[in-house]
Amino acid sequence: MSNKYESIQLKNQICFPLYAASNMITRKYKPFLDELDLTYTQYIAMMVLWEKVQANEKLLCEALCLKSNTVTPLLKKLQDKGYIEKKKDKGDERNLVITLTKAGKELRDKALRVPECMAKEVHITAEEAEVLYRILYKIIDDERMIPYD
Amino acid sequence: MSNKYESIQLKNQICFPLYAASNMITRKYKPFLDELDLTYTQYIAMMVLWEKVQANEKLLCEALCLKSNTVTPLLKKLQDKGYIEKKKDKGDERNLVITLTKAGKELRDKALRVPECMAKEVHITAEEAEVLYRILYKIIDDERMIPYD
DNA sequence: ACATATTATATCGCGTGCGATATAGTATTA
DNA sequence: TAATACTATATCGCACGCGATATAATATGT
Repeated sequence: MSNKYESIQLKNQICFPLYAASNMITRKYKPFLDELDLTYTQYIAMMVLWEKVQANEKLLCEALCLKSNTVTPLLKKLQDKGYIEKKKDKGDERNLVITLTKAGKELRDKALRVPECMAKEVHITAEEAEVLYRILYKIIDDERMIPYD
Repeated sequence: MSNKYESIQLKNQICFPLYAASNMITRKYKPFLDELDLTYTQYIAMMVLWEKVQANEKLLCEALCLKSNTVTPLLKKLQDKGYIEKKKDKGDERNLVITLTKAGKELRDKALRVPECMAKEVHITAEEAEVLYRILYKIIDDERMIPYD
């Protein structure tokens, strides 16, 4: 049974279920997020903005573990939808001060529905969710604060 | 401390670490997969083909939890790179029989290096990997064999 | 047999995600 | 203060990943 190629069998990868589950969850969000006129990535960006009230692009990149080449067009779309505004920081003109519009702030209450709906879609126990959460953050945090390079 | 909006704080989502960790892992694979001239998605597709030897597009879609609109162009790229060949099935002309070329078969041995390199990149214990694996597959399998609709 | 349904694959348009690179503004340092 | 380094944001091109839809081949039902 044991063979040379076991290590590159799909069923022996940890990366694949991570990838597949992530795709699946994003797909499940879609119908609920459609009602807010948000994509999944736009939704998690709005989460950060709802909490911070004011932010810049760098903060968003770090919070979402994304690069500027993903976040720049994302912010453009949120602006086009009328949820955010971008201004240059008076103190440091490189900085992009991002603020929520009235519509952007109002969206927060509508969004409260989303986690309720999603809870019914993903069938894992509270304990499993906690364990999952802890291990995933171990992977993320390990990478986030890379000291070398 | 407890507020109305806790449920839509980024730190309280299970979807986000899943999404971020998946992105990160894919990013970590890149330098190793570059040596095989494969992207991450092409890599997991090749894993299936190395095992099955012969397959069709539908089988790949199911194995990778992807839709034909992702897999069709993927296969075109693998064909352009000379790793696979596509022919119509004589018995059922709708079927696309996918076979590995010589180069595609040879790539398998080069790929053995990849999991070794990746093991050094992701710092979780064997137990954590096992738990993660089990929970993620619970999410995936729950979705895969959806009976209604 | 023939209209209808089903199946496998393909196409279209959009929004990511990324590495690489460019640009503009600020800080540093000689 | 003038060259240099650094920082925040933006641009480019490529490869997904998706819902919606199209097309061609096979299966089904009357």
